[in-house]
Amino acid sequence: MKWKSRFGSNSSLLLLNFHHLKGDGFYTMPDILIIDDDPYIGDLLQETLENAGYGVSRAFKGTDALKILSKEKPDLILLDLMLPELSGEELLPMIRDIPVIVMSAKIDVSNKVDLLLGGASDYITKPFDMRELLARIAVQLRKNEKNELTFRDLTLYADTLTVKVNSTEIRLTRTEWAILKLLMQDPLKPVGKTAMLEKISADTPDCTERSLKQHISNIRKKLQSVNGEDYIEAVYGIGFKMKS
Amino acid sequence: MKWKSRFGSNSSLLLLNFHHLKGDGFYTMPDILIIDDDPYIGDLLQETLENAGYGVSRAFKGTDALKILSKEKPDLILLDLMLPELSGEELLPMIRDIPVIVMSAKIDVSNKVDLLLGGASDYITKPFDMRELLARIAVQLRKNEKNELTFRDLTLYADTLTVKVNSTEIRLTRTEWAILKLLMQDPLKPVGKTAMLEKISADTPDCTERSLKQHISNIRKKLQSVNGEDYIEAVYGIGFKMKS
DNA sequence: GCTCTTTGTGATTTTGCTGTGATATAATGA
DNA sequence: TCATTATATCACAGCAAAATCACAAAGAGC
Repeated sequence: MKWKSRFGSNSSLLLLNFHHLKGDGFYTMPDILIIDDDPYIGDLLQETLENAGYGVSRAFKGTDALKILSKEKPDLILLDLMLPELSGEELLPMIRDIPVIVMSAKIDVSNKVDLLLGGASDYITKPFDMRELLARIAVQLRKNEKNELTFRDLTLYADTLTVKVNSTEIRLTRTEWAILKLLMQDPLKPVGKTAMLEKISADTPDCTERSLKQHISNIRKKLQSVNGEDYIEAVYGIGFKMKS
Repeated sequence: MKWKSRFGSNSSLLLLNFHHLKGDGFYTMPDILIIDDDPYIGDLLQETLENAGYGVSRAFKGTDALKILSKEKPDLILLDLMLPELSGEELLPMIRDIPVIVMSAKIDVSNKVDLLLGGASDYITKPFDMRELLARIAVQLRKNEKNELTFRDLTLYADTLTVKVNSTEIRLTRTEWAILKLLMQDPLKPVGKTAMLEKISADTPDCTERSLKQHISNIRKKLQSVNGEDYIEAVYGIGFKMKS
């Protein structure tokens, strides 16, 4: 049975985290990392989140956050943009596979787009209502648990092997899904063909560079069948990336 | 529902993008070389940087710095301009491929421009707030890790083979990118045509002096398509350099 | 058995990259 | 000044990479 500890707290508080019993094991509430240099707001957030049952850890500087993340993996990150030493914008692209909700005082439209493209899952402008924050946290955690991956108007579902394009669902084959997942995990960076082959070789051992292209073409065709848009871009001599 | 493992497990190391990954996978914090003849300021800097987790080495004279640089390659250099024997201004053009942040008591505007054109990545005027310095260090290290190269309003990206001109992104071919990188690495110095050919010969073995000119022309055209400006200057009989 | 889906491969078309000849423009030096 | 040489651009051709079509082999489900 897996057993977890809250980071930054002593063991006497542990039991508070374990009120959700499921199956024959302990179900643990998600952990949230707050990255904010303002101690007042941070305390407020921590109290709210702990009252809601989440495990909470704190970082006040970007470098602290990196240190924590090198040791522990929270289920969600609340990231303030204004940070000393290493700003939130710089920190954001370093975080992978963890949903990040960006909190900032002023986010204009282009900034929002940049953030979402840069890897943020959601954003919320300060000051905000705590209930709204809790709702957004729940949404992100739910997506994470269901292994959903979103980029622009595409949402990839793990359990059904499908993508939603503008609320129309498309069925993918196992390899198509694996490839699209690789591309959507890092929408900005192109993924090399050999790198792709390695990563999906577990499922498809004899997939060659030749057949990979065919799969890409098939994915394109399926996505284009909805609104005619091409979501995949070739980087000559390198590989593929999502169109941004 | 997701079952998660113990929080303290180190599996999360995989999930972060450690751009500082060196050698065979050990994560090391960046090394910074401090070049300053003032022992008091130097000590203060060293303490601050080591507290922030960086590795630090010191040089008190320009000649010392050269000796150190011939043996080891730091990830960033903090350079004081007022140095005995070999001044910072003289030292600066000798440093290649390492971001340099210049620290100086008085930098007027023209001086700032000269420094940046001459190869400094950033400058900071003494006295300065340590947090500001740490922030600027983080910015430079991050750019270095991501293989970004900036000159005026151009930013060159390695992974996508693109340049950003005033926030509009332009795609380059492999050779165009290699050439522009050579030019932007030290924008003041003209690069000879034969020297260019040698350095990009790995990618393009049969690129001749004749075709090199064509590539230059193509780069110019692509850059001009944004704002009509010509960023490349020909030095008669020598080669090319960036327009400053 | 049959059908449908998935997946890899050959063949072909399309696209983009790169080098070269021809020609025009600009710089240098006597 | 003119002659010479270097530089700039156009247009095009050869080639390599990418995209698509059509089809066959291998499984899955009935």
